[in-house]
Amino acid sequence: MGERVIIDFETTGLSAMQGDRATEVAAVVIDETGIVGRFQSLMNGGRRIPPFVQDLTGISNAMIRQAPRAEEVMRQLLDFIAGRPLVAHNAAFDHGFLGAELDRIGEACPTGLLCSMKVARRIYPEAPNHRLETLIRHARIEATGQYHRALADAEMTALLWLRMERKLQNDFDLPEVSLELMQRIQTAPCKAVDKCVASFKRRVWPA
DNA sequence: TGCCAGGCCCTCTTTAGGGCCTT
Repeated sequence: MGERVIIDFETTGLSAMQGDRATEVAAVVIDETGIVGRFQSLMNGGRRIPPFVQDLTGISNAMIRQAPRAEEVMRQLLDFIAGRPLVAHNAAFDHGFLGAELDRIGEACPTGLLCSMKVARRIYPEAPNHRLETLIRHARIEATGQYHRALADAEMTALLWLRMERKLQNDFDLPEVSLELMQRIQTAPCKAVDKCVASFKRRVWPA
């Protein structure tokens, strides 16, 4: 499998559609060897961060006032992504902010984001829940930093993604795990993952 | 502190409701 980029946004709230803005973004590149590239920046979108979210993330309005403009950061992010496939934890959330911020600078939003939460619900159905923090503990991955900061969350999502790929490869004795297989898994019925992988394996590597 | 949204997923479902997950 080639390189993939894991992205994570911190924001002023939950809804880009209702005017919330990104406050920080991070992206990490992975290949079969692990994390091979990192991008992180605070970003100023001109919207105040509510106290609850400041407490959650540790990102204050003072920090944002000194940050580069959102438009500038999004152009840097696009350059960093460079057209590679994207992954995020609860991808619908990050995709919403990615699209909204790119729309503000007249750029098209990449499509087809893969979702580590959807895949995790199928690979680790026994986990207590499927929050990033819980999955990191469940998969016995060492935390790389403070949760709810973009770079740490992107790094930990990356390590979780790599771990899930490896688990699939081992559990199903696959020569490799492709993006197409991950895409199929995340849309398969939760109780039919084994059937989905077996069908894929028969088609791609016929006996 | 937890609501705000939206899509997914499960079930005591499908003519629906509620929990999960992201900030």
